[in-house]
Amino acid sequence: MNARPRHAIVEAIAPSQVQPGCAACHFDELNWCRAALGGQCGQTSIEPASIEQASHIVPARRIICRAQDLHDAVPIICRGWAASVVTLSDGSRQILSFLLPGDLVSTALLFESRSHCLVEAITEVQFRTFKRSGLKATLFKNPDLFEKLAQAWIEEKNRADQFIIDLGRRTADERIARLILNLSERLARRGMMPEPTTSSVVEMDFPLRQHHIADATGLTPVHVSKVLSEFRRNGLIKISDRTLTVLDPAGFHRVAHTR
Amino acid sequence: MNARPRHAIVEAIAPSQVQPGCAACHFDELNWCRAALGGQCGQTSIEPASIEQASHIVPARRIICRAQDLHDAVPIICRGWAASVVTLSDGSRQILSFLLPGDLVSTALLFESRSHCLVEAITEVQFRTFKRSGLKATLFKNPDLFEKLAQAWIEEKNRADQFIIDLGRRTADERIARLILNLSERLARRGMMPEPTTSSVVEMDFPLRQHHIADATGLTPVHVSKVLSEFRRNGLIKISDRTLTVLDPAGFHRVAHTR
DNA sequence: CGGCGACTTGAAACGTGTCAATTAGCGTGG
DNA sequence: CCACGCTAATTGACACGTTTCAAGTCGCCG
Repeated sequence: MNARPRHAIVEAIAPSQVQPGCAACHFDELNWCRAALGGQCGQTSIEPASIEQASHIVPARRIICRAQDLHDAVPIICRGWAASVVTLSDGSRQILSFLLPGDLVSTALLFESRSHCLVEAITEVQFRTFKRSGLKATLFKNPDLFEKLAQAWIEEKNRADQFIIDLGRRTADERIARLILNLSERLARRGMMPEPTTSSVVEMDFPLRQHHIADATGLTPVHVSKVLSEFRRNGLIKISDRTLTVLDPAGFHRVAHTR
Repeated sequence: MNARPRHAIVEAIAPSQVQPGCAACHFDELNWCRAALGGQCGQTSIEPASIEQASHIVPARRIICRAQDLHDAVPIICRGWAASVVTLSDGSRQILSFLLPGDLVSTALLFESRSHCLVEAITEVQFRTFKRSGLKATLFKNPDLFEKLAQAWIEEKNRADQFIIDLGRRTADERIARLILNLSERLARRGMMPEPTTSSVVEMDFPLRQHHIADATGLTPVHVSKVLSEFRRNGLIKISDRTLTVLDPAGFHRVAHTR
């Protein structure tokens, strides 16, 4: 029961179907996804079947993983955008992080089975799940892999810390500008930014609704709209058709970093 | 050069000098501190000298570890309160977390040598440092220890996430009340709350200045003062002589959680 | 066509920040 | 012993940023 059939798979994914995000996927670096996809495993041989559990595709707005649920599977985003969300008793929501292709939903899930927050698809999302037990075993056999996981964990924590600073000490304009720039940097690192069109103008996929921005920045959707309008009026950015263009990168960075 | 003299020690600490925080110290659980202190090492034998590097005592307000500095030592708080602080270019500060006895300054320091933020003593602080290399080696030899480290890491991340929610979605009153309650819970878990005096009234050491509260909650010291005055006026709390008393726990929790 | 969700815009309300004046506490040095 | 300067905290008046409420547009889909 170790060699052949991978059945729990919801939608079959051909081994050759590597997503754009895979290029920068931590787990691709770790040879896990690639191994699970049937590619060569590098020096360390890992049996894919013992680790990969399933691959899923969910439509936008669907829940990927519920808060408080117990899972013995660890999900990794392969395609699309998602968000970790907490809902307060009064109905207001806070997005803790946006998940892009290549992201582990939460590194904490490697060591505990209970998710602390809801994970929600923003676009259509494809993700794979891996068996925690198999993943952990592999980790302990490979200090190199482990070291890379630690880096991912540290990065997750750094993003959280930056987020705290943004929410605690920055104005609405700064928060929104920084959110956009952070996302664009993360996309760029994954090789997911469209080719630069004209000099210095940055263009990116931007599937977020304004209420997502509001939930992430601790603002109201109304105010987000006003700030974005102001950005547009000042020729800093342009949004149309789920694509965001930074027309004046220098000026936009000034808004974002400023203070 | 491995066996005998531990010299880098700034102030000698007798092996028997176990601090109150040690009871709940993650590293005591892990048998490290206790091992380094000369106690028995449990089932897993660890050579203290290869791990402990030094013990230090610094006065209030002194810097324990600077941002961007490189260290091959990992500091753990043994006594007193400290804070991880980030200073922005405009001079405003954000406290990312308060460090209590038993806390690793940052679990990230186990895997990277660069600290991302300043760590500052609030009271007089005693801390020990341990060699990263030795600590990591020990970790890998002991899955049990490792599992506990993972728990500490997860808790650190959960606190950060809660912090994000507080800053993003809660009012000044809620933030301040929650900060106080969080600290009291953390102290209680360490057995560091003074004995309950009268029924239901909670009393705790509270060395924070109002500017610490302001830096942690993303508010101004002036506003913190107003909120605390209001709490006092409503008979919720009392602060005097670096001691905080929650006079009306039920009411105070209502203020904190409410919404 | 009607309905719905996403977004926009304006006016008013509210919470928090800023500025300024004042008090209390504390260690230092005359 | 008191005067001094320093930091921490308090309080009030006012300014500003953000929220709330409300009305309205636009595009999309049944």
